Amino acid sequence: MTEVLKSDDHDFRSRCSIARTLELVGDKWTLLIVRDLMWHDKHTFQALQNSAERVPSNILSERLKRLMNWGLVQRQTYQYRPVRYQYHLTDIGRALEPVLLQAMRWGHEHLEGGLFDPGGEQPDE
Amino acid sequence: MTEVLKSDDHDFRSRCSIARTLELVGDKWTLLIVRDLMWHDKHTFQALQNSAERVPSNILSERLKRLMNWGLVQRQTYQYRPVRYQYHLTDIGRALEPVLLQAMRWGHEHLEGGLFDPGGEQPDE
DNA sequence: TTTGTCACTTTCAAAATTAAAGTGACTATC
DNA sequence: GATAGTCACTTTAATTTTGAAAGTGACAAA
Repeated sequence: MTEVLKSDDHDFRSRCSIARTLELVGDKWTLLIVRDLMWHDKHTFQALQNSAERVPSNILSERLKRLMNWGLVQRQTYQYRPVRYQYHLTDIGRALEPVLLQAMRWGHEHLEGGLFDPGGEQPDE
Repeated sequence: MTEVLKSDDHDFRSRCSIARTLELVGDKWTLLIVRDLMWHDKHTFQALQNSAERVPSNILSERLKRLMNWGLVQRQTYQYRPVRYQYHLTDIGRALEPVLLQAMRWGHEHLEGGLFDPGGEQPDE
C-alpha cells in the first residue's frame, strides 16, 4: 500500500519562489533527510535516524510528515506483522537534486574540508 | 572603510558539504537576505528590513553578523555624521547564486503560484 | 516469559524566534 | 533651542521550536 497525501492549500509569506521553497526546506534537517532518501539508500525511520548528523527522532517524525504533506515523500508499507514502512521521494522530491548539488558544491568550494560526493562517507547504516 | 571579518574555525556536525552549508544558510531568513543583496539592490539595514517577508530586526542583525563572520558579506561605511552602512556580498556570497536559482526553479515548478524572476516584485524599498 | 526490533510519541528543559518598544547618533525644522 | 525625524541597530518578554532522553505499542524470536 502506498500513501500519498498532498494538501494543496498552504499559505505562503510572499510570492517569491525562494521564500516559498524555504518555508518547506528552510531548516537544518529537511534537506539532509532528502539527501539520505535520494543518495544514501536510507528508507526506513531507523536508517534515517542513524544518519551522520543524528537528527532527533521527534524532529525526523515531524519533518517526514511535512514532506509527505507537501507531496515530496511517500510512505509505503513493505511488510505486515509487524508492520514496517519505507519512505521514498516522489518526482517532486527528486526534483530537489540540483538544489542539493549546488549546496554541496558551494560548501565544498567555500567551507574548508567538506566532501564533494553525493555518496558521502556513510559511517553506519 | 571596509570590514571583512572571517573566523576560519567553525566546527561542523559532519563532513558532508550539504550539512555544512545548512549550518550557515539552513534557516528561513538567511538566503532571503542573500537574495536581496544579490538581486534586489538592498544594501542598508533599513532596506533589508523592509523586504517583502518582513524579517524581524534582531534576526536581521544577527544574520548579518553571521554572514560577515563567515566571509559572505562585508559592511562598509558609506557616510559619516551620521554614520551609515552598506552591506555587500563578497565573492563567496555571490557564489551562492546557483543555489538561489535552483531553489527558485524548484519552488516555481512545484509550488503553485510562485514567481520565476530574480527581480521579484519589489513592493517597497 | 523475557528480550529484542522497529516506528514512532511523549516529556520537559533549553534555545531560537517574534513583535514591539527602546536607544544613540545625528540632522532638519519650527 | 526644543521638537521631530531618520538610520542602525539593541533590548525585552512572550511564544514557538528544538533537542535529549525516556516511553509506548506491535509484534517476533529465544
